[in-house]
Amino acid sequence: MGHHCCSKQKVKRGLWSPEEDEKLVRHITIHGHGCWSSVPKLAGLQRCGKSCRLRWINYLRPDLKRGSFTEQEERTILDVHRILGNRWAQIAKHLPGRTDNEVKNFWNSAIKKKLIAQGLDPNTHNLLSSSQMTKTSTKNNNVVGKLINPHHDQQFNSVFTMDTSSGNKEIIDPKTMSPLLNSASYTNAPTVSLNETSSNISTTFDFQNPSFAWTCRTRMMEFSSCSSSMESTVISTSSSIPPSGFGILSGDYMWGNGLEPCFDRAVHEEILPRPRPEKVSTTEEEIYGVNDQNSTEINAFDSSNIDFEFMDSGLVPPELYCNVNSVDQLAWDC
DNA sequence: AAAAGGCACAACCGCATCTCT
DNA sequence: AAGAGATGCGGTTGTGCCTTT
Repeated sequence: MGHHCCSKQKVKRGLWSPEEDEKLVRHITIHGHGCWSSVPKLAGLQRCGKSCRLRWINYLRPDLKRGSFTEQEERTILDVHRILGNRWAQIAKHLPGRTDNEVKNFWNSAIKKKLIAQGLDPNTHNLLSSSQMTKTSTKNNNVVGKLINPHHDQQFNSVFTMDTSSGNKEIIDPKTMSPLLNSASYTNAPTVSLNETSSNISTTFDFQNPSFAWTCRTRMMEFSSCSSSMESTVISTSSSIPPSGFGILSGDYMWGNGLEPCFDRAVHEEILPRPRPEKVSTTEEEIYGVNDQNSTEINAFDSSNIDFEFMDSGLVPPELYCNVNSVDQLAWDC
């Protein structure tokens, strides 16, 4: 039975024949589609209007791009999906010539499987649950962790994986702060190197390109105050960069490279709503961006004021460190 | 060679939202 | 304001091709 819009008509279903395609293309080329429900009759097709619309949008439109998805398109899908979820029509708008159906099919048949293989939940892009994680770890001999904010019980988007058996090095995509699906395609990516002791795992993020490098350390520990019993990872506050600074600097790194930081939500929600330090320094605006804390704008501070040479040595400019650290102490005082 | 299974892609279905009267 | 039809969207199913058994 056809859809209600054409239930009174005798409608054909299933795959479209070349003749039907030709009729539809000819009609729309000459007259436009107008009201889709009237298209079948006007075009001489025994199809439902919805079916005609779908056929045109997904297959017959002249501006459609054909062929396999490029690596760039795949990255775009990943990045947008991380933020929007399964909103295929919205995702497809970022990919000229691609349809929502095409993106959805590509996701379900290819990308989803890659994420699962990496131990990531394709819905959240975070790690799979601890039971699933254990399976993954056992299977792949990987140790996996995530950045988590114990104060707000809310995860950062960033995820890293570390392979403890094969050189302890993995490329992280600076745009998403996630392991690259195809690391060979990203030459400017920072690297992360890992050291494991009996109780701690330290991670060094190494941002070498294009303008600065700095390091931070993480250690795995249990946060009973968090939402679940999942293993959590924090960046040690005893090192040069606290967690919030990590977010800010990551955002800046991305903005500085013309990339929209995937950390944007984390930067905004985690940093901006926090109480400001009582002592306000001259560089506060650079840290917070605009003053309006309710603003939905994502604010990156001005890269031009950062002492990149200082950062290249693996340290943070004193004034920046001071600000970030004061915010951090407030936020992390659980 | 043929059946079974896996896969990618096309198409459909039901529901939500929009638009028009 | 309300209802009916049109449109848009996302989940799901159907189809045909290719590979494996």
